Amino acid sequence: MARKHPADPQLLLGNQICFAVYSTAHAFNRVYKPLLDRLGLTYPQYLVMLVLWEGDGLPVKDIGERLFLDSGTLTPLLKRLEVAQLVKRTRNTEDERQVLISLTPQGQALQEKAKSVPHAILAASACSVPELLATKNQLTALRDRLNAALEDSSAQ
Amino acid sequence: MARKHPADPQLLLGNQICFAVYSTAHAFNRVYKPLLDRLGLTYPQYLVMLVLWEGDGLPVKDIGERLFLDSGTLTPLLKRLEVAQLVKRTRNTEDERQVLISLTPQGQALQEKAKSVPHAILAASACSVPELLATKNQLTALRDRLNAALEDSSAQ
DNA sequence: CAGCAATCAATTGCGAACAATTAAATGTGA
DNA sequence: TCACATTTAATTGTTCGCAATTGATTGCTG
Repeated sequence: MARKHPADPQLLLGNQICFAVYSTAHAFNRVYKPLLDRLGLTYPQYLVMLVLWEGDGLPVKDIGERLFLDSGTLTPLLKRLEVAQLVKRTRNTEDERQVLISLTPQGQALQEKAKSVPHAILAASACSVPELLATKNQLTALRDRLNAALEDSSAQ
Repeated sequence: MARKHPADPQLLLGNQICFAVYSTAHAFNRVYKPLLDRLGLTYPQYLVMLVLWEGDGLPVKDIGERLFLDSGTLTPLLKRLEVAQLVKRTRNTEDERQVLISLTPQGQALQEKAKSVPHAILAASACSVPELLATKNQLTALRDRLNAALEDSSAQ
């Protein structure tokens, strides 16, 4: 069976930067899972909590801009956080279109339990801080260029 | 409202590198989308096709190992590719537990149309090939260490 | 060879992720 | 002011991604 097909090097899985990013994201997710299970959070929920721990009372849109997510993702996610009593969702009285997200006391308290997470991630990555820093900077630069390319193509 | 909470910058790197990977993966996905729409594929489906174009007639498990995905993800995805007449799914007569995935003529023909995709991605990334290569290698090394850490922790 | 463990795919249930649409509130220009 | 565009969330429908379970096949061990 197992037919071979002529290989265009650019179409080889191992040569694709995107697959490296994609598979690394999943690997991170799997490392985070047991850590976040103890907090009762998924990874995207954890990201939202990180944003709120930096300063809450934000409209959904602001959270979305920070995380590159839209309301179709955030609305149900935030409702789950509300059910878990970690956040409150209230209409902005000055602009009834906005829903402001703020932390409950439980949501604030969870920050303490979350403090051990980044260290555990660093340990699992088994990588020096400068090296990780370099990779992080390359990736954010790449992401910003990709998003810029999207802006351009959707502009007209 | 908008309370500020103090944060340790060094410790946050674990969070930051992961978010960089996570958000870059989504940015890539959004860039791929219009390109893959023309092929009638989603990004994960495209990955499966990349594997099969390198050599088909593989059991589901082998595809999963290449892509770090399990049958819960692959089974429905492969059924959609079958409905789209890009692949065939047949039980292995020598081991009836396995389902072998092979390309249909249409599936093979699609490789030709896919050849323009990597170049478009390269353009959107607005990045030199050696630079991308370096980032890719760092990421795959990081991914492999993360997966190794998972192996260790699940071993006992 | 009989019983039992291991392997493999499929299934179920839940939580993202996003496109496309809807609905309400706000802002703007004639 | 009134019509109309813009902004903001929510909703709907499709596809991933994974944990946990199921069912069938195979392999192994006594």
